Amino acid sequence: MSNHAAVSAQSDIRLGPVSCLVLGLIGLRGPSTPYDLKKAIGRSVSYFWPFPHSQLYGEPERLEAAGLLSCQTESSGRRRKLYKLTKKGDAALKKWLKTPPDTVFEMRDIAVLQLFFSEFMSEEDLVRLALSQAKLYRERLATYAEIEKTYAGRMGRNRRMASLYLGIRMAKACLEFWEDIAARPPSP
Amino acid sequence: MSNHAAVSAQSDIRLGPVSCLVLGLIGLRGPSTPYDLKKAIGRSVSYFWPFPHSQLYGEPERLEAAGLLSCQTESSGRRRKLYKLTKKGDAALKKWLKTPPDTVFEMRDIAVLQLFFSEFMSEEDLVRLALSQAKLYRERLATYAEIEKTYAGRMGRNRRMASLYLGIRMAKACLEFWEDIAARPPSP
DNA sequence: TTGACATGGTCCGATTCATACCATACTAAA
DNA sequence: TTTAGTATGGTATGAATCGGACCATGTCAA
Repeated sequence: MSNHAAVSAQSDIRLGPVSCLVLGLIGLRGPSTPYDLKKAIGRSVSYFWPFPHSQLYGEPERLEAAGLLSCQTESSGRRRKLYKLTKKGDAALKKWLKTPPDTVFEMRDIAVLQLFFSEFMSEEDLVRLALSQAKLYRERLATYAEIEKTYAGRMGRNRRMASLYLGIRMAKACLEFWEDIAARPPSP
Repeated sequence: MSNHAAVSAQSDIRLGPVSCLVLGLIGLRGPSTPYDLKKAIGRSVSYFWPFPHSQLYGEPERLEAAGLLSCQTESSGRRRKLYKLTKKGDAALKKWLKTPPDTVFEMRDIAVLQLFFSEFMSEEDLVRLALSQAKLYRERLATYAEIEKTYAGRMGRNRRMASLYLGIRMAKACLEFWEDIAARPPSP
């Protein structure tokens, strides 16, 4: 990704999407520990911006160093750090949100990559691929359905849920796509 | 991405998606220079597996070191390297193609990320975002249409084109999505 | 003959990745 | 009351990827 919409704080730190994601999440949830974020992310944001949890520990530190988050270490019980937005962090988040990106979605899909090279594949293997993908999408749609139930009806009319809604539409499109391939495998 | 479908050559080199992509492309096109690949990629593969061209120079080298590609340097005129698949490379490619990935598509979308955090945004800014995204998708669909024209009708029935077809469907879904948001902005 | 443009390639610091591992608390059976 | 299992919380790190700036060579037109 080119660096669309990268916003720089006064202190010159570079704010990538991951930084903004952390900022935004803390903004939505209020003061949070990295582990809180890790849990919160699992079935929401990570569907349209995947990244490993280890970044949830390093990134806030950077942000704190830049004065966008403040951190208070809890001494009782397990050691853990509670981060909250500073004025500056709040401003940076809002500034970022005011800058529409000049890019569209990016997708990475190994199965589609294989399809692209499927001239080297037997029809049988191609069908196997399509079937296995279809199965995975059915599973994913099932977990989406779970989530959807929780928000019955408000999906799509609520801003935060709208994001997930797009994910569902995409997954549906993919499911249809692979089912079609499985049913009528295109010739090489 | 977890390392689904990473295939390891006899020589123990790790083959990520990018490696397989290079292998596959050379398989499809025959002997190629990095620059050939760069050009070839522009309007096809990079839509479902984006990466910077600089990798097209480093990756083949790794692959050559592992014996999957052979390289012959052209001496006349501009210096350039012509890579071709070795037996071993061909086998690795086919092996990879026989292993369906256990993951589905991944999407990264900054605009959707912003939408997710749009509780901190005015309705006006949200509409601006939606409009700007819709415009970008219209442009992308236009370039897809160009490509589609070249393959009139065979789109979707030909394996390689099927991959692109999915990209188009996704882009259409996104366009509708953002147009809908622009027309009826959801409440926070 | 020069200088603009397309072609072809390299480099490198900064991010981001996957993943394995460490550590602390809680709980419930032995 | 040990202990062993499980969930919680966190760290470390080498490798892969990223974006882009920049270099170099050829070609063609004025």
